[in-house]
Formats: sequence, C-alpha cells, structure tokens
Amino acid sequence: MRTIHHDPKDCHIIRTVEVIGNKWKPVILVQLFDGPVRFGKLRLFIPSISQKILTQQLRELEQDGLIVRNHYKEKVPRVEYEISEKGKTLTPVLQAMFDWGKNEHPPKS
Amino acid sequence: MRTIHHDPKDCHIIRTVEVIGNKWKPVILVQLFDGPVRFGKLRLFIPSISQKILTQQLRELEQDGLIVRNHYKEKVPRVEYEISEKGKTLTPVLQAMFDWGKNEHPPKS
DNA sequence: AAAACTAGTTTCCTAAAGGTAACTAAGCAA
DNA sequence: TTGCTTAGTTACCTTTAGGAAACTAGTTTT
Repeated sequence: MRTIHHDPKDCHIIRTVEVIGNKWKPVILVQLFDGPVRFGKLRLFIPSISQKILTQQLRELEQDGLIVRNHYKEKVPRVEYEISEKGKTLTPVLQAMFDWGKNEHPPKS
Repeated sequence: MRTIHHDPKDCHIIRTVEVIGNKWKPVILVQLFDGPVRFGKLRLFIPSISQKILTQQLRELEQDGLIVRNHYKEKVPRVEYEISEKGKTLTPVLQAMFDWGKNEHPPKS
C-alpha cells in the first residue's frame, strides 16, 4: 500500500478520506444502511448533531452520489434519505469502522 | 447498526472516527503497515503533509497506542515509527478505505 | 571552522468545521 | 387565527485543523 503521492489525489486513502473522513458522515451513512430514514428520525438517532450540520452533510453526501433524497409532497412535507448504489459500495469501510469501535476500541469502563 | 446514541461515546463509529477520522492519520498508518519507517522517509512518502503536522499526528497516534516510536541514539539521530499490535487491528478498516478509493472512487480522468 | 543532516520545535497565521439560536414556509388541526 | 409539525435556512460566532517559515541541537562530514 506504500507509495509516493506527488499529487495527493493519487493516494487512494486520501480520496476516501475526502469523501467520508469527517466527524459525521460515517455516522449518518450507517443509519441509512438499515433502510430509508426521514430527516426527523435522523435527528433522533443522532441527537448530538445539530440541525444545520445534519442538513449540510446530507447535501454533500447527495452531491457525492452516496445517498438519494426523496421528497414526498404529501399533506405534511416528508423527506426520506436512502443509500444509493454507490453508497452501498462503502459497506466494507463502514462495517470495518463499526466493528473496530465495538471490538478493539470500546468505551472506557 | 442503527441505534440511538444518548452519549456520543456509545456509538462505535464515533469512537473510531475520533481516533482515525482526520485528514492524515489513515495515510500515515497505511505507510507503516509495510514495515517500520523513519521520520524522513514519511516526509518523502507523503510530500503534501507539513513537518509540524506530521510530528503532531505521530505523537497522537503514539498516545492512542496505535504506533510505537523507536529512538535509536546512533551517530546521527534515527527515529523509526512502527505499527503497534493495537494498530494492526485497524488493518480491515484501512484496507477497506484503500480498496474503496482505488476501485469505487478513482481520480477523475 | 563551516556546512550539512536528522528530527524535530516554535511562532504566527489562515481556513475549515462545527455549533447556537432565531427565523421561514407550507399545510393542517383546534 | 393561533399554534403545531416538518424540514429546513440564515446569521453569527467559536473551535479545531492545518500550514509556512524560521529556529534548534547533536553529530558528522569536508
């Protein structure tokens, strides 16, 4: 895996980090792996994220083609986010991160 | 994988992100998976990182027990960094990130 | 004695990320 | 018509991350 990167974009790891290497995106994506979720439910599932940041991260994930936003214009506005086909290719990454946090780096006491 | 996290630390993904979810740590760790590397070599392998940030990230990785710093007091100072046993448990995470960047998110043109 | 090499540290600065709180718009319900 | 709900937006601010450049200290080569 060791190589010199003249252009940072030549590094596979750097490109991955640019897409999901921030505080919230992995958390959001994991929620969506179990099926589509509404905006309000995401706020419930991740209480420590602010509304502004949640919206912002969802927009970026949509722009990167990892999730799909479905706006149902019913009586009351309903917006559901679901993982895209490209998003599903991240399963091994997120599963490995989940497993590591669970098994190799559990909360202290 | 979906669960409500009252305390953010209860989320396995969040704990993982806190340790390796920044711009440089995954890149540094990947370099070390192929064997111990000297400070100067790391700078060559990752030309886009600044010296200050490289030192800082290495210190944090050492504090988190993911790497080991070996200072050989020879004629000319020689410092080698190597992956620790705990660091090796991150292999599935970093391998998945590497593979995703390579196969599912290649550089455009 | 001067210059170079290794592995840093220090200071100062900019940019990006994240957070709080208040506001919005459309529809519905009392 | 006042208020509730959903899914936001906006303005403002703080914190964190990252970077450039200069300096350091011990040794070694010329």
